[in-house]
Amino acid sequence: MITHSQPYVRKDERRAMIAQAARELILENGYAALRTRDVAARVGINISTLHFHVPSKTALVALVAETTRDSFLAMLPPAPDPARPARVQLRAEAQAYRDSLRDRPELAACFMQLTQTSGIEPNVAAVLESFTRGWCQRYADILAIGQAQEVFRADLSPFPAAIAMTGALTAFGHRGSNGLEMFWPVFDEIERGFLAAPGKEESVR
Amino acid sequence: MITHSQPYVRKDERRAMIAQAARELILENGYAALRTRDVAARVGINISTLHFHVPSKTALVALVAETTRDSFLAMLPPAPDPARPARVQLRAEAQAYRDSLRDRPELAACFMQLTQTSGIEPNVAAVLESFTRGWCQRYADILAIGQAQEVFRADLSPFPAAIAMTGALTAFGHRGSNGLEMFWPVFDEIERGFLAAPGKEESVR
DNA sequence: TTCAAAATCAATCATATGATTGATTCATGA
DNA sequence: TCATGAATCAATCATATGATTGATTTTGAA
Repeated sequence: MITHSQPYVRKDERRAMIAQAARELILENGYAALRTRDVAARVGINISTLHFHVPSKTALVALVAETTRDSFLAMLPPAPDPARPARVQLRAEAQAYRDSLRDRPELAACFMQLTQTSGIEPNVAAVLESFTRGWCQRYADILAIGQAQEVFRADLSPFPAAIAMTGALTAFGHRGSNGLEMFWPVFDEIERGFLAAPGKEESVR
Repeated sequence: MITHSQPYVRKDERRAMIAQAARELILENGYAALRTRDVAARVGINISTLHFHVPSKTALVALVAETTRDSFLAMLPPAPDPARPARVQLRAEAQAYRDSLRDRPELAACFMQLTQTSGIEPNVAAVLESFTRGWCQRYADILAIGQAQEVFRADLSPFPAAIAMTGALTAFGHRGSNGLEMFWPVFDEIERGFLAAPGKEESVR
């Protein structure tokens, strides 16, 4: 018989292990191929043990959504601050996201794939949408701060601009996307479009 | 007994009906919930008739990918033309995509969802990726044309800019996205960032 | 040490799901 | 007309899959 690598783990920790295994499987095979048996096997527990900790597949998906959101939130830089340079904050925001793509690729992948369930799992959709809205709002806030600092164009519309930035960066979270080598070129290009025309009494940085 | 609404249809037409039904179901329930039985039921045919026309689920997914690509290609405006105004061409490109989101929402939805199967269906991934690359290239070409016409910034990098534009617009193809009311504000905001500084002799070196 | 609660497992159930088989119905050219 | 192939269907198979049941092992407080 197989010796369990992690026997008799506390419920909270076991649930975290289950969520992580599910995220990895979603990253590797896609949400459509997610099977409760495969999750249990990756954790190294019996299928009924999985059901003891997470009662149903619906609950598993909800758990994955919530913990993915929490992991993303934990990686965010400090909240937008009118007292700090906007370009520094904007770049820090993008850097945190890029780091997550490099270090925790399963997070963005799960985020993408769980949108598949939007039509049939409203609670999951709510988790994802509220995070997306909050994430976009951070960019909008930074852009507005940058306008006050006269770093960004006065005619910039922060919210559409934030949707554009987050939408463009989100494309790098897809599985089929060609790596991250275009991440900063794309960011730089968008940011350049946001900058105020140089030459006045403006002070960069 | 149920009277069949479409009895004895030719193979090509039947395959087109099957592909369309599959697309609609993917739009409604997500790729993960796609079942061959449901596709057959929506077409109004027996499950074995579906297998007669499309031998396996893998073949069905490939069919959906190819016909979705073809439908998208059919909606594209004329190819980029150095002789025509770049901003007009750029807007026409976005307009065609926006029209597709309004009139054929299942196309973008399928594109999204099938992209997520990249890891396990390489042939499908190839179809989608080649289209994505071609689509992005059209934007890059238009942007380069616009630079030659001195409509867009001389320091614009067409390819990163094209990735940014297509990535931002792609976000509107998601199911959970908040409708299309922000489509043109987002497009306008990005385009504004691409424009050359207005008329006054901005070539101050 | 004891024992109740927590955690785990083997076995199994009920249904879902992709696919097949063989008969049947329709279309069409000779 | 009628023979042939194309298209369709009812019935069924083999396996996958989410979930349950009841027994077993471990933990930790008294």
